[in-house]
Amino acid sequence: MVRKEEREAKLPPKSNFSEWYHELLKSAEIVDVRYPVKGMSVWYPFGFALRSHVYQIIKELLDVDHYETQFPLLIPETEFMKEAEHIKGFEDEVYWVTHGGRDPLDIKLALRPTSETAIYPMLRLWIRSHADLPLRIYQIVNTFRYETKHTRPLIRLREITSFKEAHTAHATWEEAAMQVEIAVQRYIEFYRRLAIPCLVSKRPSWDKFPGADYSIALDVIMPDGRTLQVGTAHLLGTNFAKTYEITYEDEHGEQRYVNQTCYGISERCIAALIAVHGDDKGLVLPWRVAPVQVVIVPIIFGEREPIIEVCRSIASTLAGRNIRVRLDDGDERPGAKFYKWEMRGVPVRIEIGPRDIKNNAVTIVRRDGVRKTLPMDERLVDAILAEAEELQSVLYNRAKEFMDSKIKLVSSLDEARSQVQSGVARVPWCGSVECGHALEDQVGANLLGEPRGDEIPPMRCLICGKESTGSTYMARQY
RNA sequence: GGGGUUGUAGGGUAGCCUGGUCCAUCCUACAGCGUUCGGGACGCUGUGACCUGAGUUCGAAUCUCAGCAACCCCA
Repeated sequence: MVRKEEREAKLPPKSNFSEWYHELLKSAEIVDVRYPVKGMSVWYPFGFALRSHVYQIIKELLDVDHYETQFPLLIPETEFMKEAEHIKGFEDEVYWVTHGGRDPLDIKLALRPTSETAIYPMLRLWIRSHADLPLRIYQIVNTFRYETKHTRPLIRLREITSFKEAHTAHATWEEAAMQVEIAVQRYIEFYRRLAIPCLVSKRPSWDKFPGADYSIALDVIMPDGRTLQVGTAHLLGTNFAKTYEITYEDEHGEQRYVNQTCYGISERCIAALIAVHGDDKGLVLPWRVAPVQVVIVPIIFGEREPIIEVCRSIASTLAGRNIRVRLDDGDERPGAKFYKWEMRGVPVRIEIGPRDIKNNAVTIVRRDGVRKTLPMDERLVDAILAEAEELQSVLYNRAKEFMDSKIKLVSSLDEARSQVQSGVARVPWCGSVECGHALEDQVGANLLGEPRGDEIPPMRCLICGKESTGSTYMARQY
């Protein structure tokens, strides 16, 4: 009896989020954390396939008006050290290459912690006239940061393996600001396709990107109520343009500085995907990004071949419609296969046994638990695609409901302190830097920033007591 | 940044103090064969390890030093 319970408790319950997360990364074969360098882990092939499908969405969203490109990993110290504020933000986290073979380098090379200082010297050469603007490029690369805090797979890494960073240049500050807005909308859409709702807020001035005028961030509320920053968009204005002398000649023949933006998403989006949708049985993946979208499990009684034959035929029909289908004809028992593919988040399972063949039907089970019998004929593929779509909205609605339940408008410091223990507090705030710092100190959580769009009724700032319609999200952050 | 604990097969443990008796052991691991198969099957036969490096020693999983890594606590 004990043995059976142990077997079923392979994954800790999701309510124990930290252990659940780590165990799931291994059991579902996302990343292997055993690589012997702190803060660096290995993508399993299954995890990498998931990564590829997710990043394909970002690419589609950006390729409309961005060009993909690739810049070098190494940045000469002389370029890296040009922008004072930017350096201050990153210098404690930079890995340096100091030698070539046995010879010390004359000029040290930084492993990019982000690529502004690699890209902008080149933009100076690329941009000559107003006809070159706007310029929008992005790259998906690894970046390195010598994190001193506790590292966490996919969340806080020393090598970020999948940093999608976009960089744009515009004629005016207003155009650049508009681009930031467009970027935020694209990111919201990206997460919507992953069935993940986000909080969007303007980061407080002391938490903006080093060298930016302002930063907009997207946060996801994790199962334990802490938030994960999963995307940022920064308005750089002319700060970097002045440092790197990126100018264009306008219609009147005058040289002007470009106005820039940059915005990024990392593999934290995979962490969010796992954390938001996963359950006690493992991953739950939206159809669009699932490495295996349909698994077929044959139920064999007596003769094997006739059943396998039907399975093969259905598999090839599905594959013919570009569905990522896997026929699991291994010799494990069906139950073991069910658990295995549920762990990997497969959205739709098809079971085919003698009973189904006799009824000319198949049994399907959706990853959210819905079980149906579908006719085994030419309508099958469309019926499955319809289930996939329904699963998508079930996932989004479930996630949205959870997120909303974790946010609460508070009217006292005590209430804020207690709310951030398990969720996000929306806190009345006059907007001043002093009151902001005081809030962080007294509540014991960080300011995410002003929620965009909707205002609260006038309330008193919890620190200075001034009446204001301003507010901020506060949360404990990953 | 400071302190502590730990590192044994795919995973979990014992052994370490007191060096040799060690072919250690369990499993949800792996391989082969057979019987099975509508929610984690069973039998049999096998496989596989002492974190890395240096030192002490006739002899090191065990002792010493260094490195790397993990976990915990404090700032």
